Order: sequence, then structure tokens, then C-alpha cells
Amino acid sequence: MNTPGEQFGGRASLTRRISDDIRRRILAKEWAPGEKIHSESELSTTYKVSRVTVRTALKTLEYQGLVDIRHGSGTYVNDFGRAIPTGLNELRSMSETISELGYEPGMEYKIADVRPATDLEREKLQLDTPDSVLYLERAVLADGKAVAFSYDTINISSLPSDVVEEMKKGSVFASLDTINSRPIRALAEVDAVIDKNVGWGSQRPADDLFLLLQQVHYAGDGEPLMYSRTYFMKGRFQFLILRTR
Amino acid sequence: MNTPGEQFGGRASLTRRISDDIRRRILAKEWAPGEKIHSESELSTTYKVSRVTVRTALKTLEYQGLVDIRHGSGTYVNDFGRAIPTGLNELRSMSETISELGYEPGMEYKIADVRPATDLEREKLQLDTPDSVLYLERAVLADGKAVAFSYDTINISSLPSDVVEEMKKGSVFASLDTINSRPIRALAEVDAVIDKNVGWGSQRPADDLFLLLQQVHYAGDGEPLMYSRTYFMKGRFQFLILRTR
DNA sequence: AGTCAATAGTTGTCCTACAACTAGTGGATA
DNA sequence: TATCCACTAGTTGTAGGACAACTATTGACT
Repeated sequence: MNTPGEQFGGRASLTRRISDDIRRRILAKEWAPGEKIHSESELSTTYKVSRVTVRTALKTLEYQGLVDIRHGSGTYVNDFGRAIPTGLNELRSMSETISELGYEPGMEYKIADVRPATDLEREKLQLDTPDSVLYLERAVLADGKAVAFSYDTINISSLPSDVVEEMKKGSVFASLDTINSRPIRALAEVDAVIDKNVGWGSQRPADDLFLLLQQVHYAGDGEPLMYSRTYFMKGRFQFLILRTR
Repeated sequence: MNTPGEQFGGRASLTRRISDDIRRRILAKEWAPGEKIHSESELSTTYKVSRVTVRTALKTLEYQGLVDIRHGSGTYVNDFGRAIPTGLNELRSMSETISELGYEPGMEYKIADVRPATDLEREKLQLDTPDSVLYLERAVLADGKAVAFSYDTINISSLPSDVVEEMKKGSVFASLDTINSRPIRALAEVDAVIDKNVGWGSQRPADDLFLLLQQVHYAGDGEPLMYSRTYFMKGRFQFLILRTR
């Protein structure tokens, strides 16, 4: 059972571990919104790390919108309620996001096949050879109710075959975790679409209206890992983006 | 004429100025995508600042997705082409974004009135008294062509009246700049909508399909400044989001 | 009551040093 | 020759101490 922030155990950087822990304490309401948290010096002594490390960790949280650092005054918890931790800026799997929102995540598989890549897929995944890919069509469930339909193409050229088999049944991100190659970055494009060919079952919308999240996930070395199109049904999911300067 | 990064002149932090400059050099293709940029020590000597400052600046660029910092190896320019600098993560005015994409920005005003706030607006802007607000209905133009319809409500309770008058004609962000109270953060929600009552003129879509970007802009002190709904027409704007861990 | 200097506390920047890691070099070995 | 491996130079990560710049409060003074 991995918590998102601890999946690499002691292998994550010190800054990352401190940042994750302060984030956890903020989300656990240890400080109220608007309240000033401990000073950098104080945190550095309690965590037994240098002030540099604490500063870097706090900078991360500032960029994520959780805190506001004011020169000469202190670091204050922002007042965005539950919004930020479930925003689109953070890269999480659908299942993780759903369970963080308090629902029971689930997946209903329609297609899970290894087949040759199409031209579009080869372009998105930067495959020059006509490699095989893993193609998935699934319904994303929250408390048993479909919230989105997902069409995913996974670059399996550098994956062991047992991991590929595992992906056909369970979470893609969880499988990638087992070999420490979870994507660290994704470039997403959002669009509104009306499409009669998307989705299936009784829960698909009558007006064929979807919010399309089209994304390419990248590994740490810059390799494209997955090209995924997720069609969200209106009103069953909240798309939040934090914009900063 | 203010460049976004230099609006506060010498008043911005040292880290911010260094970060903006390296960002500019990257966007000016001083280094090719995938290439390693100068080391932190080298940058710190050429900029005549400490390595700490350079590190903090580079960390910012890493959050923004422009570079990849690898322990023991170096800092590498990411290969996202033109995508990132125009993404939704960065808080920019529509006009700025449009001109950065290489088009001529414009605004076509339909309504620009000061009137009492509605209940929804009072909630979004956290107004307890029934204050007056500035309400704008505009078409956003790129090279004279409408790309979106914008419905904005601005909290004018702490703004001088001449600035409010200015907003009725020119860019809202530019007017806020003149009194140094440009928003530093926005919480945005994205949705797909079909609405017959949105937009006007010959360029509005026949299928009534829009991508709705609903956002609240906040000032540095946490005060809500503006509640804005922008209805984008399909295919005339690219919505990019960078997601990181 | 109002003004303002002093002050303690906090974040920003600087300096130096070393630890941890990466990528390449070149010699030893089979 | 081909493979392995210790070594090394270069780079980012973390440490510790110091001071600058800024904020908010206190308290004396008017």
C-alpha cells in the first residue's frame, strides 16, 4: 500500500520528503487557512535538516499554491479549501484522484490488447519503428458510477512482459510503480467535444457532450510512456487548475 | 509598454529577475531542446549572484516545465516546443497570451457597466456588503477574429475611480498594473457547455458548443479581485496544462 | 490620540564546504 | 578484442553560519 509521496521510500530526495510531510500536515489541518506556519529556522531544527532544504520544500508548496511566503513576515497557509489538492496541476492517476475525493475508484475494462501502433500513436509516443503498443478502453468508475471513458495507448517497448500483463487488469500507474518508472510529467490538452462514438452503456450522456483531456505522459528520462484520451461526463468531475505567476 | 516579467522594474526579487532572464534565453533558443545549459556555478559567476539564487531560479523553471534538473549531471532544456510558455498554468491576461502566440490581440466591448453585485458574484468575490461591481461583456479577438466571449465581474471596492474608468476601455490587467495590484493567483475550473445564450455576432458556433473557463483571480493579500467566465470556441484556442509530480 | 524610532522576528541572499551522484576515461582482466 | 571496474572530473544536493532586507509590534515621545 503506497502513499503517493512515499512510493520511493528513502530514495526520494530529502527536500521531497520534507515537502511531502509539510503538505500532509497542512492538508491534515494542523494549521488553519490564513494561519502562519512555523518559521524556516524552527522547521529546520525540528526536521533536523538545513534551512536550505526547508526553504526549497516550502518553495515547492508555494508553487503548488498551498502556502504564501511573505518576505520578512512568514509563511501562510492559503485558503483554497479542498480545491488545490485535487487540481489538474498535480500528476496523479485517475484512481488516486477519485479516492482522494472520498469515492471508491474502479475500472471497467472493455478492450485490453497488444496491437501495432497507429500513425497517430506512433507520432504521440515518438516511435520510429512500427512497434506494438498496449491499447486499453475502459470506463472510470467512482462508487460504481461511470465518470469518464478512457482510451489509453501505452508504450511497452521498454517494459517487461509480466508488467504488461499486469496492466491489462489493474492500474497502469501502479504497475509502472513496481518497476520505478512512473511518469513524472504530462502535457495535457483540454477540449469540449460532441461525439456519438465515445462511451458505451446506459450511463453515457444523451447529448454526446464530453470534456476531453488528451495527454502524453513522460518518464524521467523524457521518453513518452503513454498517450491517453479521457472523456469526462459533465457534472461528475471537477476540473480545477491553479494558475500562478 | 511592459514586458510581463519586468513590470516591477528593480522591485522584483533577485531570484525572480534571474529566473525571468534564463526563461527568456531558453525561449530565445539560446540552447536547443534536450541540451544542457550552463552549470549553476557558471551561471552564478556570470550573473554575479550566489549559487543559491541561481538554484532557486532554476527550480522555478523546473516547476514551470521548462527545464529538467538532474542530480550529478546538469540542467537540461525540455522538449515541449512552443507548448509550455503558452500553457494554462501561467497566469497571463488573454491579450498577453494571444500576442505571445503571434496574433494581434483585440477586444470588442458589448457591456461595460458599474452595477450592484448579484448573489453569485458576491459569493465568488467574498463581498459581504451589497457592493457595486464592474461588469464587462466582451468578445476576445485574435487578428480581428473572435476566439472567445468573456463575462467578467471586477471587485472595485478598493480601486480608485479613474482606474475603473480605464478598465471600461482597455485591458483589465494593464489597468491593475498601473496601481501594482495585478492578481498573482487564479483558481480556474474547466467545463464543456452547450448554451444558446452565450456569445453574439456571426462568428458564434452553430452547435452552441463552448469550452468554459471559470476563474477567480486573487491579489497578493488573498483578496478576490475578479470573477470571470470565458467561453472559448472550439478549435480557435489550444488549452495546454503541464502536470508534474 | 497620533507619530515615530527602536526592536525582535522572518525571509532573502551570500559564502564556503562537503556529500551524493553522473558520465566518461583508461587500465586491468579474461 | 571485448568486458569489467576503479578512478576522476564535473554537477547538483545539503549543511552551517552570517548578514541584508523587510514586517509587525512595542513603547517612548509629542
